[in-house]
Amino acid sequence: MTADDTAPRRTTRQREAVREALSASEEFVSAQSLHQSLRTGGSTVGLATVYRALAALAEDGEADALQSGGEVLYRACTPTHHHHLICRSCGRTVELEAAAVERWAGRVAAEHGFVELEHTVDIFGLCAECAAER
Amino acid sequence: MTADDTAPRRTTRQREAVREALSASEEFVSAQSLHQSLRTGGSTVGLATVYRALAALAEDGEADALQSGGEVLYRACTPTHHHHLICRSCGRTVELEAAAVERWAGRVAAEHGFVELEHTVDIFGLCAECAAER
DNA sequence: ACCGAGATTGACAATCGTTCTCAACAAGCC
DNA sequence: GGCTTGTTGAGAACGATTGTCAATCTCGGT
Ligand SMILES: [Zn+2]
Ligand SMILES: [Zn+2]
Ligand SMILES: [Zn+2]
Ligand SMILES: [Zn+2]
Repeated sequence: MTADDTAPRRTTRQREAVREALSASEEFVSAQSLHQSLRTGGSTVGLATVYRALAALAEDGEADALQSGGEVLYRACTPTHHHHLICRSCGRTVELEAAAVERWAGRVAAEHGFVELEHTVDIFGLCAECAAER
Repeated sequence: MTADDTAPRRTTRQREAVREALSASEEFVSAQSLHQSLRTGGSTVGLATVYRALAALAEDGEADALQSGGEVLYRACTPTHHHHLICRSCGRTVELEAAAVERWAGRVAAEHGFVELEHTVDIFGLCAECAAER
């Protein structure tokens, strides 16, 4: 039992290109826009491949994913668990750590007998700069 | 200025049907599934109308919306601000209030100069019952 | 360096949830 | 009862994502 889910992951030009393009962006980006960047940047990568690469990165914990406005956004993030404060105008992102919130989530879930927890904690707003431009 | 955004909202059979169907469900439901329930329940309501009605309810604060797995889910909720603890298997939902978390969100956002805040805080897991069935 | 098994790619079709269009309809008001 | 105007619904349109599958490429073994 305990199925051997080891996914033999090969290193390809495309995956590296996606990994780099993602790391190059400080903000959260969609698969579509990342694909565009790659294309205009000269790199030829299929859209489907970008989707697959991003999904793989997220699965391997090399990227964080969150859905906003109907689409999924990805970002190269610190490997440790954290949350985000995101500017909904320019995309600027701040990684947040809040042990207190983690504890709260675990405690309240336990109180109700829930297990196999997972949670989403994200704050959206306008950063100082974007707020000024108005 | 300060545009008069008063949206004259009429009372129609369809909207009432959606409101009722939503209230009848203790869990979060998608527009599609709610439409199905209504249909099989004899009520004839167009799918587009269900989408519109749910969006209106959410806008009026009569329902909470959250996106999970690519689709938007709705639930008739307490009118006061709160968050959710959701069983990802049976959908059972517990409303949570956490002033501490609210404060944390406001404080950390302010520290970074963010304004016009909004946040999502949801905990997913398996409720005691669903966890037992395994 | 050469092979071969099997993972990966990419152009395109197919899905899926959601929104748009617009003519027929109905709620609220005189 | 009429009128004004928000509302409805069937179907088309849309945008994001996933599936298809033959051609291609990676990598461990030789
Ligand atoms: Zn900004
Ligand atoms: Zn956390
Ligand atoms: Zn459950
Ligand atoms: Zn809150």
